[in-house]
Amino acid sequence: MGVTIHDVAKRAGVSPATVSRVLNDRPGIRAETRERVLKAARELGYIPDFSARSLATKRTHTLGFLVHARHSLSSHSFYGQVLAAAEKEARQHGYHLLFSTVHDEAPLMLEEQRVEGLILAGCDIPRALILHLKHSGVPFVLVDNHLPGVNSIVIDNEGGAYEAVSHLIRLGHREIGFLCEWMEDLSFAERFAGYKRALQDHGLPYRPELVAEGEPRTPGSGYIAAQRLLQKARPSAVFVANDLTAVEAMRAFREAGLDIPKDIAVVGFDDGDLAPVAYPPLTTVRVFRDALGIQAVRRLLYIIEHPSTPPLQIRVFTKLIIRESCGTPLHAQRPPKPADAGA
Amino acid sequence: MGVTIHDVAKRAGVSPATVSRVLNDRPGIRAETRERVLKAARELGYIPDFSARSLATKRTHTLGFLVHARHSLSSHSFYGQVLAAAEKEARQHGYHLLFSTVHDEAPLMLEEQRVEGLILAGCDIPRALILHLKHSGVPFVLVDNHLPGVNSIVIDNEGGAYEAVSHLIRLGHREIGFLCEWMEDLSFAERFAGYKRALQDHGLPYRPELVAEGEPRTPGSGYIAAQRLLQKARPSAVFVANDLTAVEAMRAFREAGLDIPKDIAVVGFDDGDLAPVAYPPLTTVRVFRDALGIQAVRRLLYIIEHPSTPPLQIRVFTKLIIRESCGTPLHAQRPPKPADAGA
DNA sequence: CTGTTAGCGCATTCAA
DNA sequence: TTGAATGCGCTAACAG
Repeated sequence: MGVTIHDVAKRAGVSPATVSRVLNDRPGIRAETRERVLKAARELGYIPDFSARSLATKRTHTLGFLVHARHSLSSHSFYGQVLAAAEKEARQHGYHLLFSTVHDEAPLMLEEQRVEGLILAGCDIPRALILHLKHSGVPFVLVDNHLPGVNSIVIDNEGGAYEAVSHLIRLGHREIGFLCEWMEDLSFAERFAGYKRALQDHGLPYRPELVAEGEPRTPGSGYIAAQRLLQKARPSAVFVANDLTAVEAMRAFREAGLDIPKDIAVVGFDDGDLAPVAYPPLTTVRVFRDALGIQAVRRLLYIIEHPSTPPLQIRVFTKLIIRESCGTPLHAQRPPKPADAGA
Repeated sequence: MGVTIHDVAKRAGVSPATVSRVLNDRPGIRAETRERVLKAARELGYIPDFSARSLATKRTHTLGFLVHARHSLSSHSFYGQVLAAAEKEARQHGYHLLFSTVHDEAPLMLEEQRVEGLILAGCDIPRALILHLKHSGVPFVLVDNHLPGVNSIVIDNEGGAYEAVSHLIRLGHREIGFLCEWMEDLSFAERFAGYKRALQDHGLPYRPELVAEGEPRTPGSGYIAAQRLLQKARPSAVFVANDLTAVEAMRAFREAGLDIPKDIAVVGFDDGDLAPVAYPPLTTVRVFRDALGIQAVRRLLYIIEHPSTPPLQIRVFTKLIIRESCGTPLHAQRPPKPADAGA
């Protein structure tokens, strides 16, 4: 422990500077010398000291990965996978990932010069922080979030929702509800937009009584949203803005005596761990978490190398995964205009 | 950007060394000087450079957090929460967390001297790696895993399982099955041991035909395990070694025409996101993920400060969370010795 | 109590 | 093509 560039130099019979050159692939080294240095380094098990190199080069080969503290709790499985994918991609480029939950102030890791750039995951990163970062010129990219003029990797929320709702329409549904935890969330708002556009494109009216929210960030929010919906209307299908909310809503539907998908079809969004094991298995929109993580790292590294590159928004498309909760075409099983079904 | 200790020194009218002393709370500084330096530092917005400090002190104030790559996939929500809790705890002690998936070789972050110690989460960390680390004297602690003579934070798998099975027995069950993905997993093996001890302590025989495994690390492993069980026996209750497997098993039971919990009671283990939204809501053993993360960090920091402290195993107890999948006492609803129920 | 000197390990001038 | 000297920003040993 502690073999330095000097040790290698001595063993190879050259100067430390030469060793440094060889190890950094600098030009102007005789092939023979090069081999000798490499051999010595290998034999000694030399590994460059990270701090020393950082100090000399001003580069840490480290990226910060930040998520909002709230997400550590519930839907962390989502960002956990993004994180894991990002780490893998970063490692392949010789980078490491410093993980942190985000707070209101500028991240310390940045000011201490620990990281060369930041990945900010989730749409509840404080706006002020993002603007501060943008202003200060630090390389960073948003994931599952966006802002004009800022680099971001986004989910095709609108398109995914559109596809999901279109599928329900194709199955014969005409009264399709929309459920979410709360509309303030950027992702949910975009999914809501996709829902409305799908209705419109298929000539169906948008009816506010088919839309319900739960309580922001409350466990069982989907359960509440579903109950609220049932008090106003009795759609034959609902599109729910995320899987967890969908599963909670299904519970409320069952308790109201409705069978899924016979009495009410359900489609979610995310396709996380939950969806395949839900009862019934949830038809949902798959979000490619790995792609989010990989693209975020690639984009960030590119920005670091090319600081003046104009900001980009990269959209990761989704895929509708059909399971059982959305049922089959309605034609055979019920009349075109159902009045009132269960309870 | 780039205000150094020299700038602060000049502004305060002292030497850089004095600034360093003040900033590091070294004794032997006149109060007045101290104030002057602090003021200058504040006014200049001075923040110490991480690399320079690390190089001089050989301390990075960084901990590595490693999980096996496999866990990034499925049960990551589990380690994600451990990670988030660990990060929070670390931050409160002025430490950062470097996240990585683990591979066979010694982690690069260690050899580059990036981290002062390691947290290894999960019981599928290569044995050879652990032994290598132990041999090389690096401070590290295992989470949800253990080995003789090695610092670890463990879940009370045996006790949690014992409590779960005892509860089923108290409810009147006499034929209780055990299901898991595979026995090779250390955690599952311990939960199995708890299952057997509970049977024994309550005077019930251990019957191998009531035990079934699925396929290692296969999606739907619990489904398979449940099917295998049903071909051999028809217990009135099952204890399943983790929630995901339990939920999959419940699906198989339902498809076999069994009602949960009426025909078969189910208890899981983990109490992750899945349990409360499962159908029916899953009775399970809660694992306190936050505690695992917090204790891991505290223990690791202690080891770093006191290298010769003898290794410890810290056991985090569990808590049985009763929901609906385990049902109510049997007395009222069925005869003491049921022969064969559904099918 | 405080300033001066000397590295930490590496990369990068400038000479040779 | 290579070596010697210098500095990155900070801490620590030694004076004073």
